[in-house]
Amino acid sequence: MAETVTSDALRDAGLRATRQRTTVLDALRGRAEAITAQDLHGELRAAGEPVGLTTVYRTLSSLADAGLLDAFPRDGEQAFRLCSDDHHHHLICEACNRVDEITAEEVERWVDSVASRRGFRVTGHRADVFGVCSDCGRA
Amino acid sequence: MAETVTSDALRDAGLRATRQRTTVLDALRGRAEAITAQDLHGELRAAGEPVGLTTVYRTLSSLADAGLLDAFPRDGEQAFRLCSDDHHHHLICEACNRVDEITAEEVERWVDSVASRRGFRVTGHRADVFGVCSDCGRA
DNA sequence: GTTGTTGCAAAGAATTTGCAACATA
DNA sequence: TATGTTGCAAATTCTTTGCAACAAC
Repeated sequence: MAETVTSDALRDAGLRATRQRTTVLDALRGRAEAITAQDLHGELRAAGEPVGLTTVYRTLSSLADAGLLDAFPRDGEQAFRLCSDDHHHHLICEACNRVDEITAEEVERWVDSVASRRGFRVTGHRADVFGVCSDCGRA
Repeated sequence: MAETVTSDALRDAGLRATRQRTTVLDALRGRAEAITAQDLHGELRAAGEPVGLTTVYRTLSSLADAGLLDAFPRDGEQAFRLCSDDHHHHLICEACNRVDEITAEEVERWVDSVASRRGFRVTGHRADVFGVCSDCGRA
């Protein structure tokens, strides 16, 4: 398969490939943990890749709208993480904020059956598991 | 079964039964929709039951801590709703904010199996379905 | 009477918006 | 060059805190 080029991913999302957006998206690549706009801004600044806080907010929001990121409410903040295209669920480590994606046929079946039983038209669902990942639990 | 008296419920939660807290908890009873602190404050004020906004925030927070309320992130806000004692999931109507509780053995089993397969120590999980309830869909 | 509670005003914190300078296509 | 983007400062919005008056037990 072809390497996913950051600038192409941005253009696919209908966004111009600016230095700032490329920086943000690259910073998200290969990261297992979800991160907030504030934290990411701090990291970029520390790494000498200055991007305005406003731009970080706007970029994360655009990428999430485009379906490239999942958003996780954490305290009063939104944390973001790159995600796959298809529907999935999450295993969220509360110690390191690592997020693993999982697919779950049984959950999809459950959603369908509950909804049809109740005359509920489903627009979405979320099934996330919180806890401590094996790495953190080992400590 | 005994009627649940509001003041008793408050005392069970370790809170003094003040007029304000009784008012808030009573306003939550029999309500199918989740409501935010701001909205509830406005409603109480309109109903001539003045309770300070700060107190509404504090009361909702205490009740949620005591396990009497479920919290739902909605846009940038927290919405609350009375909930049952035992573990459950939700069917959330995005049109009227109504929340129905559902139990789901299959979800519990799924959580256990995923966690054990991955060496993940579970502290909690959440499985909510979003959509439009039968009442709203009929409109 | 003690101790927890209220509510105002002020502080805090996350996020959004206006707008002029600027970069991308 | 035309249009989208940036980033600062300022504004918004939700939520929390300090503190003196007050109410529950």
